[in-house]
Amino acid sequence: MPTAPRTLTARERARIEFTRDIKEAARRQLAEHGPAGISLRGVARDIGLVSASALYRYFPGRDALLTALIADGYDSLGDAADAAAEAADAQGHLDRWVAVCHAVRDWALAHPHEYALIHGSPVPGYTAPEDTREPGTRVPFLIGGLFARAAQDGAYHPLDGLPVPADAHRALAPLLGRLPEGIPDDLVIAGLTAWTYLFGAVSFEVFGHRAAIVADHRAYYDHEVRRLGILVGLGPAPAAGARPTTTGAGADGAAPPPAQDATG
Amino acid sequence: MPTAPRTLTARERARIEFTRDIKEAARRQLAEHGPAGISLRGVARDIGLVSASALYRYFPGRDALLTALIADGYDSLGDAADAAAEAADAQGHLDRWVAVCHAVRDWALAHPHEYALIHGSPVPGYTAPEDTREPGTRVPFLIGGLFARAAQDGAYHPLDGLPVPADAHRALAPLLGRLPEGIPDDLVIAGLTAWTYLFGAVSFEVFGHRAAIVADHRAYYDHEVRRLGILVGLGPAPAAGARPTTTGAGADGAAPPPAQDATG
DNA sequence: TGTACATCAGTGAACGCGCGTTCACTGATGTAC
DNA sequence: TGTACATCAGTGAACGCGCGTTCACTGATGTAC
Repeated sequence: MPTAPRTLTARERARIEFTRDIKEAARRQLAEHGPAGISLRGVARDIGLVSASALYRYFPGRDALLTALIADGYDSLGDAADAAAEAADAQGHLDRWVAVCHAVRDWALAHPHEYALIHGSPVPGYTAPEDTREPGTRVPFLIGGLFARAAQDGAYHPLDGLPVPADAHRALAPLLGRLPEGIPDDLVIAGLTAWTYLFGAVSFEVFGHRAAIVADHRAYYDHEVRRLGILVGLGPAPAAGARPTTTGAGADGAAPPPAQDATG
Repeated sequence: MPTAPRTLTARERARIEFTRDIKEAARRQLAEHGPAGISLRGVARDIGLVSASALYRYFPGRDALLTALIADGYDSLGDAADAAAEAADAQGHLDRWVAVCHAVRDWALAHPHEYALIHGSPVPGYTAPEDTREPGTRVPFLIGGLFARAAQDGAYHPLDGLPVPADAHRALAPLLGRLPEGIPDDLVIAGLTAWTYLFGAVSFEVFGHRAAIVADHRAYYDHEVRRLGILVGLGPAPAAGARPTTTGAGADGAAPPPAQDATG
């Protein structure tokens, strides 16, 4: 419980500001030299400190600074996603999903190095402490809530009828143990699939794997996440009795050629 | 065109072997200290060289060594995926897709640091030269071929009927320009979606984002990629007239509650 | 409002470490005759 | 098969650089009376 918000002394205000300055400088270092290249000496130089050792008054070491950056990154991303979801509150579930997707992508493009820090390769020699766990769950929980709300509104219509095998159900035990009871497996999986796809697409773009493939990244992204949202159940209901009877085991039977619905 | 395969001199054989040793040592460095931590001095120590400068006989510098590692990584992953596709050649398209997915995941788990090198955050201060472009396209092209073959066999049945908007079509110009003509947009997008999801799922697992969510990663992965394969068109055909009439713009109309097909 | 003391912020030197790259060199291997 | 020369592999010293962290210290700010 925080102490009563009494007036801060000049020293305390300076400390807060300076801590912020240090993190900003560290983010600049991150952008220039990557996570492994964040150096206390470099940060000290950047903010005009004569000696790097002064930083030890604010952070116990390099790793603590990295931890702060990771936690801040998750929170910043979480704020952006929450704001987008709230702004799209009056829209349909599919559009709200797309809005959240754009918010995540926009944030990632605006902060590519922070994005890489939280969703890229783990930093070698560094293991994230507990402080970074909780903020890292904000976006997936937001998406999960979005699917739960769609289901409550009767607006969740997954296009496949694939049953969830027993081992896949068991595999989800850690997650299911933290969720309220009664959520059907396929709904949980729909949320996980959406979350996975969202970050797969953003990572591909931010990390350059689509550079030679897509010209207008935003336009393609808008389409792909909308399409995925429909596939995993946020679209309108299929016609009655339309649900395909999938078996889940490679039963690619002969069938008429697919109708072509692509335009040019 | 390579010269005729005349007998190699002892020196030439030694050179080939030593080049391999150097790359192996560099991979060990990569695993221990990350891409930014690969050091020529460390490599030299590892393979028993007295002076690091000897490495300059084999690689013009640190970055060239990194480039070799990236190209090797893509090729090793490509080989694994190709082998899996070939081994599953007699199976259905969906099962072949799942087999390729497992091959990619298995490779990534066996070589997590190489995976991070090619599919994780870009290495700061390093820009990949052309040599790494082509091997990087092997898996996506394999997946694309898999979808093309399914379509040819009349076994491609996408579950959504979403039309591809004009701007999304235009966004794909760079890719469409490299593919044979006549491939429908939705088939191209199905392949891209599958490719994106595959690496999204593997990255989440390898980078630890699912540690607190999934217990049996393999079981869940098997289910999720099979489910995705069905959603994007590798499953059996839906019943006639079953295709939902999606509009593509958040039209979440009221609808009966979803049928529950999840099992426990 | 004024003084005495405690706390905190930042300094600067030092320790011990690592790095990429260059260069002139010795000695071994390969090749042309 | 034997010799003379060219090529290549690896050495070791050196250049100039950067790093995290510790420690005793000076001077400023805050607090209790």
